[in-house]
Amino acid sequence: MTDSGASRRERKERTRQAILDAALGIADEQSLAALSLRQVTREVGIVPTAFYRHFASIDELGLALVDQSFASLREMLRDVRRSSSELTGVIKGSVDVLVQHVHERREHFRFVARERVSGPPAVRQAIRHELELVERELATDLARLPHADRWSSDDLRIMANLIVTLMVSTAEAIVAAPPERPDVEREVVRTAVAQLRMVVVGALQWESR
Amino acid sequence: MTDSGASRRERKERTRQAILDAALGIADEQSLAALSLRQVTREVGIVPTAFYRHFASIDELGLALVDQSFASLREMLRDVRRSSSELTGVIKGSVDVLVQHVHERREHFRFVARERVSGPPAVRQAIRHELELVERELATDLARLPHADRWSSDDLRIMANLIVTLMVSTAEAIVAAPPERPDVEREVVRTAVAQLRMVVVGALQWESR
DNA sequence: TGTACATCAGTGAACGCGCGTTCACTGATGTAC
DNA sequence: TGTACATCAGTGAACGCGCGTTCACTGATGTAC
Repeated sequence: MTDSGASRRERKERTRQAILDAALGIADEQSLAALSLRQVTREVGIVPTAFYRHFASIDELGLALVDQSFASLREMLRDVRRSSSELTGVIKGSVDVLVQHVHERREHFRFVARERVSGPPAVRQAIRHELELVERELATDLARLPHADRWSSDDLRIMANLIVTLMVSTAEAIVAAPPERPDVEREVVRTAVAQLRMVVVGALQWESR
Repeated sequence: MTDSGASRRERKERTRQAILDAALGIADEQSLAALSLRQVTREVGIVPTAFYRHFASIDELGLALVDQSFASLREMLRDVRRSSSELTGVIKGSVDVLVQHVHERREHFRFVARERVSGPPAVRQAIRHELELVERELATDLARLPHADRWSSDDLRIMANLIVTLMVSTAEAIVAAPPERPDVEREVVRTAVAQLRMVVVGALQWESR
């Protein structure tokens, strides 16, 4: 051990985080289901059996990754809220914040995008739950908008769901775009902004139906 | 062999299809990446090595599954087009056709939904390509609508992409809903219909911007 | 401050298992004459 | 129609490999006195 000077607790926590980072890096190229304990420990530089000092199973590791990934996502949402209080266009601003966060935490977003549909049931459920929370928060935000009285709470839920679906799909597209093709990404962003505008136009017109 | 009477060719084709069916059934519960050749051949009732008489690798099997799954999807799109020429609401009609097909070919839709984001690169790319084709076809359909002259070809592309995204997301939600909860599915359908209406309202208003 | 003991993160050997792939084979079906 | 040979879908033994998990262990860190 070269990191002498740290307490036993600190070292353990550091190893735990190294395991999480390694798993995230490996899951970037293959799914969590195909992730092996030995692969992870090899990457970290510990013996396979040491894994059990930190997690009871790969599934438990997966849930911890969901937690960390959604910490990123919630951080992003805070930024979106902050940006939308400024004067710049709310839609463009929100998408820009999304893009920026996807870049900064690319691995987290890739992980969530993938495991959302293909992960172990417990992981899938955890992600679905987190997205529902986001959706409900967004519905609350929408209810505070100037013309919100034209929308029923059901309308709000439906709009929030639509916007979250669009954002998830946009994040997926960014994450799937090859890094050497910034033009593809720019196109994805342009499309997302136009689509959100279209949805907003539809929502504002909604009462007249 | 009990299926005597068939030609060697016919028997081989039957085995090939049995392999595809078995793989699809297994991939319903776990991802293609985690699918083992031995698992599949065990299910079919042949010896592992016989697999190579039909496919060079699991990846090749995956691509064949994509082909068959998209045959289902294209069949669905034909039905959507047919239904929309009738007088019933185009939107409700299209969503109903989607739901019906997802039920009839549940395994195909589950497969596509999962492998779209988590499959082997070749499979992911094949699915992305197919979805792009669907998108382009939809854009062409939209261009034939009564008031289409208010939309640029870029607008059409963006709308088609938005609608396909929504439909994919809806199919994912239906496929993820537990079969014993028809109420969840009904809610998904109701939401999808409302969202599509909202999008259409936005699109029709689009020119005024 | 010094000592004796407890804790526990990480070690290393060992296990049984399912995997993909090789290879030489078998015997029913197909084909040429 | 009958015969002799070719084809080839499926067989079965064997291989080396990476896997998760068990177990008794080590030795540095922490704690009680």
